[in-house]
Amino acid sequence: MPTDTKTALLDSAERAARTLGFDGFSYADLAEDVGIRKASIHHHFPSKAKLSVELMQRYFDKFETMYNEFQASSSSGGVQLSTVIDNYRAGLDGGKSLCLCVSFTASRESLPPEVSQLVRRFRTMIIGWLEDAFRMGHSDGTITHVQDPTQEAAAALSLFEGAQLSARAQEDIALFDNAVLLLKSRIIQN
Amino acid sequence: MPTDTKTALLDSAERAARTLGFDGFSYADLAEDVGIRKASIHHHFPSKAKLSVELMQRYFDKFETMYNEFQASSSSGGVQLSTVIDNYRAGLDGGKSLCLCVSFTASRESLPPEVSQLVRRFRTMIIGWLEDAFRMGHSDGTITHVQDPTQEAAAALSLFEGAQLSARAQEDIALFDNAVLLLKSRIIQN
DNA sequence: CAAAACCTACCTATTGGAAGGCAGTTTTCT
DNA sequence: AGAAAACTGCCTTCCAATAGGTAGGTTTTG
Repeated sequence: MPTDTKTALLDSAERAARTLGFDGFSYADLAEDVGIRKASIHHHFPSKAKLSVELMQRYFDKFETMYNEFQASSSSGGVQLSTVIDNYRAGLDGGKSLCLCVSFTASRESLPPEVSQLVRRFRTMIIGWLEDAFRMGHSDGTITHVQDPTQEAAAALSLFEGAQLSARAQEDIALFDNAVLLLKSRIIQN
Repeated sequence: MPTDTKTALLDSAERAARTLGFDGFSYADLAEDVGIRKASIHHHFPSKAKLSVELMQRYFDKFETMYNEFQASSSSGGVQLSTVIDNYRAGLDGGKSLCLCVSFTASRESLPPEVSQLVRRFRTMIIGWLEDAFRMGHSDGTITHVQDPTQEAAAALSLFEGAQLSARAQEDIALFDNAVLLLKSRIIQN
């Protein structure tokens, strides 16, 4: 199938939200990008608020599936943590784009409460995975100096999101790498 | 003096930028907040772009002065680091507000290049201080497990900014505390 | 007095959105 | 099977509200 319009709109909106912020793009931008009339977008998404909800929902589902599949493969804690880091890194697009979760946290006040709730659920989910990774890494010896996995997980998520901002501030992915270097050095490669 | 209008406008704009994002407030908002007509703002700031520059410049200057004075007092590395953390924490306003640097990084595309440059200089400045703090803390023994101060500084700044986002996502300052707990536990209190 | 500060009155472009039409497909009823 | 009804996807047209900004006049103040 030749990419249905609704998906194309979601893709375009996600790109826009992650590079320009939720307040930084308009229906007109999406319309031009997708090649449809502005008013036609309302057929798929009656309001920008609804669009934001579907956007965040899709994002949540995507990562939930992805990580679930990955976690089922049950590799070492170190590999799990590495994968999360690489994932955040890949989402950066060289410092041009932010994680949707970060972008929506910044634009919180312009978004419906449903989105904020989804963002919270998203963060809780990621922290859960990180916690598992640290716990596993502690017992299988693939992550060094693990004290409290819960604390480590909270710190790690903040580190990743902050590292994204660092990279974006200078549009240089090296700054992301720099920020996560210390954490990465605690992962034992085998 | 009864707070001059220009300062009142800058204050209002800073508050708005940090809570709503740069694209999330308008001259109309500022006008109502300060008690002035919308068009009168242009007398002080000919354009929103110019306003953003002055805003970031003032922010930069304020922190430069603050940290310079503080650094001159030359306390231990641990105290210096603690102070930076407390500073970021205080700027959070319980999770409602972001650091202007974070907010402007997110809204990068809507801002003039001068602002992006100031943001970069701001970040470089903070990293410099953190580096000094880690270096000092390493030699005076008030921060444990310091490996490479440069790497530590980059990671710490990302951690602080990410921790702010965490707190904002849930409007709960406890999430900031949680994220920086591990780092804080490395500071030796005396 | 002159400059600074602020005003009213506009302006243009853009914002998200409403209303209704229309071709093509699918479903339902007889 | 064939007509009628309903739905889908997109369109054009229109709209009120808001965006940032300009022009020029009036008030305030050093």
